[in-house]
Amino acid sequence: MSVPDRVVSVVGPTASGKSSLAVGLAQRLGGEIVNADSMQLYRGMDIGTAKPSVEERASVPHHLFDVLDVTEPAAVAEFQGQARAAIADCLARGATPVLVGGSALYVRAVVDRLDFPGTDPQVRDHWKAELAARGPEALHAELARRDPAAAAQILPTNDRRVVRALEVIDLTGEPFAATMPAYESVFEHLTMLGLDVPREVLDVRLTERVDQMWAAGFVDEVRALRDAGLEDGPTAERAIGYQQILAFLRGETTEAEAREATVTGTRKFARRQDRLFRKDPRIHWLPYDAPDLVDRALAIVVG
RNA sequence: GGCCAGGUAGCUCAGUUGGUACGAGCAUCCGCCUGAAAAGCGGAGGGUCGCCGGUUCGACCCCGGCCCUGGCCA
Repeated sequence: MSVPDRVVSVVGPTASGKSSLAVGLAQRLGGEIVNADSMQLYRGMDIGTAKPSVEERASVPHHLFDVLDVTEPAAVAEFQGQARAAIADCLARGATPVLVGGSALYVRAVVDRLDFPGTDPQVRDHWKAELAARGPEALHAELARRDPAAAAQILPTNDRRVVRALEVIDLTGEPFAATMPAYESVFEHLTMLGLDVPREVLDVRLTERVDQMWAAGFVDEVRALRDAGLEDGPTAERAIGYQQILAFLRGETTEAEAREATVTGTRKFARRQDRLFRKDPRIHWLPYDAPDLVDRALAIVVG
């Protein structure tokens, strides 16, 4: 009944109830939570990321929350190593790791055979400068010369991917893998669970959630983080809600506009997450509102 | 009651001196994503141009009437 190297993952769009299902599962399995949410990595981003409450985090061990300062960049490759280490650590102690989060790439980076080729700020800056000097078309043409296959996969208008591809080619001397790998897990006994929420229901929940965030002092949280350097980091300041409130604090929009934009931004994000996770054939979908949700999830995990 | 402005895509609006609406932004739906994935890039659907009648070979654009919205005046 107890599989020594069992790994569980809980995914789904934002506001689908991942955290509470994960905690429920961890309690029943003797497990521990490993975060796979790119924004919950940041210290101080609590209200706006709907980070698990203090009580929830006290009930079972939680890993990889609050590990970054808002001024630091987040990077999948680094996260991949930390998350895999956390999982290995849980398994070594006989605990079942429960990987939870809505950042699809982060989940796949942990669970799939995905290797990141490294990075070099100087090389990247060089190509960024080339982009600025020569323009996106010319840079894409350059990529087409060096790596026709990658160029065919990457649209000329997608500056970021073109730059990264050239960076990787410089670094490795090999072609850039411009497509995502197959859905093949690195873990022998992995169970992926997805929370299924009808869109109409999700839209209502998202709106309510943003209302709750505002009532809980979201604006004050952002103001404090801004004073702590939120605008100096490349990643955290782009989080939904945070970027809108920062714009409001700069006087660029009204608070009402910031709030409205947070709702629509969150909705857009949730749809993107949902579409992304739906493609993963490994995921077992469960209705978010099933009264016996944890039991059903458990049944699938224990199988 | 009178005058003025306006009624065009779900929303906010562009537009045609009368010849099948180049529409735009946002929203919606979908695709891509390998060191910013709460980020980035792309595609698609959607309109009997307020209603009725007239003029015309032809009207969303002209004329008449009506309805609705906003403002001003009584």
